[in-house]
Amino acid sequence: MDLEARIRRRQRRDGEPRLILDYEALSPTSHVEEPVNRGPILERLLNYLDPVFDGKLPPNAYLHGPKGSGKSAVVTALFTHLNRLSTERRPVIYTSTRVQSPMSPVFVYVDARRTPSEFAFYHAVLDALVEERPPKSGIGTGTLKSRLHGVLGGSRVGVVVAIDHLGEPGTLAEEAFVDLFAGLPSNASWLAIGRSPPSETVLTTYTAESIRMEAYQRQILVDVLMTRASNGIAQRALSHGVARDIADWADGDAHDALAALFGAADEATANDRDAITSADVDAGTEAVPRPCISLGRVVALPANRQRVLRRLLDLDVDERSSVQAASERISETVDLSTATVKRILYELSEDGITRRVTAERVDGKGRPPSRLEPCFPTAVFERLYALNRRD
DNA sequence: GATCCACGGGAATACACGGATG
DNA sequence: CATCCGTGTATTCCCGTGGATC
Repeated sequence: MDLEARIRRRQRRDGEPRLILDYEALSPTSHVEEPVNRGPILERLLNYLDPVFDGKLPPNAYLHGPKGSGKSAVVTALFTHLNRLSTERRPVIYTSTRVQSPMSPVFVYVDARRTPSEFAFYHAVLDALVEERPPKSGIGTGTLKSRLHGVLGGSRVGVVVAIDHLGEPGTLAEEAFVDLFAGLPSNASWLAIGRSPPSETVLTTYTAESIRMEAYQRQILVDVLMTRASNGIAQRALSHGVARDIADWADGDAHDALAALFGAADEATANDRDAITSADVDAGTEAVPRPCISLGRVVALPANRQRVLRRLLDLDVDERSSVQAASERISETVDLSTATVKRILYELSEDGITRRVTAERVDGKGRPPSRLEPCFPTAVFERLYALNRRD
């Protein structure tokens, strides 16, 4: 963080002692520029990317590892730096090389969560490559694709596309993306990122390398928490011991750990404390269901879905005890019909955003209803939702 | 006028249960 | 006893429509 940001944060305090300085810095959906303690994995990725430094494209690759192991964090940081570096050194290369000036490829990071359709995917890649933003509608998928061909085909400089969160529910399937790439010019490589190892066919047909990441070790996760805390909350508000408790609870999952820390900090603030206590941690972990899906999936949902989810959290137990009842209540405060809310609720649970728990038979008639339970960090979602002031 | 995508709405299907039937 | 049937819900599936954008 730069000095100006530090000063601005102090200014915001308005004389009030404030525990939380920057929600964004704590959020499990944001990543830091310098990943903490990731030397070995960065080396492996740089080995894979090595051809880049000779002006060549690396082969396709597949990075996989459990949720919260830092896959997105590492790749976004790496790509940001690589792009920065290659633009900086371009003039130098021109003067220092022989026949052909090795130009670096462009590094594009695409989140599959935000590109659920073929159109959206091509749009995202093209958008990263050209100055002017391509139109979001009124233009066919085929047109978009041929423009992409035009841009890539006419350039010696290739592109490396990292496609993150591959294979998650609600996104295009692994094979679908492989097909999309098959339609691109040959100077495009991909780095796929997903939880599970690549399928055998994808690996053998398209991938030269499969790179595995392991979950965070306890001590490193503590470091991650302390680093985030130093950016996001007041000094000394997070003790080492408390951070260790959170790390133990999270069991190597940085996403869950950060979500719990976020919730704990929020709870401490609500109670007017200037440091996070273990009671706050209890409240923080309480608001992180386990298993917990990535908050990134929730905030990538269309606005109306998020609105429905937000309302769902406001319902009390018996209003939430059936999809029917919940739909009726929610449609009162959201500008959608009951039928649509119901369909959305079913779709959300189908995608694992919520979980349906069927009631054990009580009143006899018909198929028993299901209660809806959130599978994402509720406190963090509520806070971020409020900050964005969607309504 | 073209295009994408979220919405609406409803039809089709699945499920739970109790009672009837063979 | 095993199976089928009717009733009432829950859940899934599908597709046309319209808003937004260019």
